[in-house]
Amino acid sequence: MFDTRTLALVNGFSNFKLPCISISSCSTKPLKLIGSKSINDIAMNIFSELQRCSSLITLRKLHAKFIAHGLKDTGLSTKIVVLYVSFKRVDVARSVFECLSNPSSYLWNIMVKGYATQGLFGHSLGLYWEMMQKGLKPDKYTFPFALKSCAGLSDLNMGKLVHQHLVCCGCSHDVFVSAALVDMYSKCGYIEAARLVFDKMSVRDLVSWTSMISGYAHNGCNIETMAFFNLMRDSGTQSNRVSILSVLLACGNLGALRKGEWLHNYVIQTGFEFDILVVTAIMDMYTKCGSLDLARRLFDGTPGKDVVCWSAMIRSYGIHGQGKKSLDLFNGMLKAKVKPNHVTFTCILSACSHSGLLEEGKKCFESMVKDFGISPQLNNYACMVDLLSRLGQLSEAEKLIENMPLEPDASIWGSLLGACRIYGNLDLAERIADHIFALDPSHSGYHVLLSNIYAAKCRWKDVEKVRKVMVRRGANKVQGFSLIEFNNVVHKFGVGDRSHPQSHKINGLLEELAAPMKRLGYVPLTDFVLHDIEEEAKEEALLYHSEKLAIAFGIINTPPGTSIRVTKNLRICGDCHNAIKVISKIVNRVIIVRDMHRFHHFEDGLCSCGDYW
DNA sequence: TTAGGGTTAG
Repeated sequence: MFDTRTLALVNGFSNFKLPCISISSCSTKPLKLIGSKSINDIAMNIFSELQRCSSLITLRKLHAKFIAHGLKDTGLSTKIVVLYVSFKRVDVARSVFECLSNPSSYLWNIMVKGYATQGLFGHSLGLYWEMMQKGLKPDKYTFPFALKSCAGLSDLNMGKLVHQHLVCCGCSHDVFVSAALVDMYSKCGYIEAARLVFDKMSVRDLVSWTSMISGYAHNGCNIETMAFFNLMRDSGTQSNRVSILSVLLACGNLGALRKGEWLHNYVIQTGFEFDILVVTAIMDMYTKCGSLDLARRLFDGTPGKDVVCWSAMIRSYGIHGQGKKSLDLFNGMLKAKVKPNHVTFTCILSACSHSGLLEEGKKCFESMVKDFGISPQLNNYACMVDLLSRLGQLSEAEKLIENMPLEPDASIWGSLLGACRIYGNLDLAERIADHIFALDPSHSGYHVLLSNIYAAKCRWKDVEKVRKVMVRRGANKVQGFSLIEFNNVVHKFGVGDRSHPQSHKINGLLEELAAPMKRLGYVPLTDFVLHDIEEEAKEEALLYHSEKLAIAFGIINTPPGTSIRVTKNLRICGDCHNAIKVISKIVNRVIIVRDMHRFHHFEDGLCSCGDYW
């Protein structure tokens, strides 16, 4: 049976008992007929006008009439509440609702829904609780919105509690409720529970499939997203824009260009090619797969571009290190009379940062408030800190953090720590590390960064100390891996990975390349090996980094002259950056590497980032 | 009366 067993699994209980909740029914109150015929006529007249009401102004007039004639607590109230909610005035709807002596379950549902759809999740759940306390039985119309609110708050505990309630109320087989459960668990990051609920569904409609696919995509389960998209199509369920958006996101994350091109074609066949959301997602996919040209071609051919579409294209140039083009596009956006938002400025400031455009970045940052009335948010400050610190203006960056009107988070200090590694500033690094670890003690990346800084100065005792602190704090180092698509399959390599069937050939090629690489001036950067081991062993450890393995796989399996595209989950390592430059020259290939922050296009011994990254 | 969605720093 689905109900209690799934719930027990989700909650990690071996035995699960249904909680007792008191439930009583409540019927919809009919329109109260008031003794005088004229009042009744007025009520009927208002009711028929409410039926036709299509604007907030008309509703306000009818509401005033309703109050003037003392018609409160009648069936008219229900209609007025519903209309206020539909006009997104849930606050006014609440005031009418509060005047009712015994609102129906239907109206409670409308209010729970009203708050949830307005993003007022706490209010929505507050009403949900109140409803339960009054002994009203939530039903299949209540639970999807109560669950949506739990998802909106990422409140897994509350979500589990609502799951228990809906099992008690006999709603666990409802297809809408189940889809909302899948969505709630995946938005709370508990994708395994989402899958358990999905697997137990006896009937799966389009929304249940898309909830699961979107859940996988937004939890970074890219392979599963693609697999589920195929399973959905195999089951005979027609895909829609939401499932297409999810699969495009996963495809971009994997850097799977061939699959992405197939999806673009699929979008054209299924008639979504003029949907601006889908177009933006395709552009983003092409960008992430390293094909800026295809993204731009699509952008140019799209009419009615909105702020999101423009911002996405601005970001595309930014992460490919073409900051000047981002700025040109920003001007084009203003000429097209599309108003930027704070995300647009995040994209443009980040683009300036990747290209080292200090003055341009400063101007944009100032014009946010001055010309557009947009107050900079944390992300915008983070970009400015990154821009300054990457250019070596560490004290100015520190000043900006100390004087910003918002509370800086660990990641803003983290940008400065990244620059301390580039400029070897150990004093500042040690000073700001305290801020960082106070704000985010278990972030593995900052520990690794600090450890890197010590390692570069051969402070091995401190490297060891940081490692011990990491273990104590449970900050596990994220394992690096690189992906490469070949023949519609994405191949994954970890550092020193020997599990691939072609491992022998791959390692052989890297060993073969070592001598010509050295002849072209490549010197292994052993600073990037974080262990106090012999230099020779360090060089060998560097040779089998995941990005080098993936590139060697690409060289072996693709025809001479074709580009090689690799995606890495962490930042590219400095030694690999040097190595790939010379490899691109030796094998005469364009090698495009996407790391967690940006793209590097290697060609003929050079990188598009100009070694500024 | 019921659901799922495109761009956001490092």
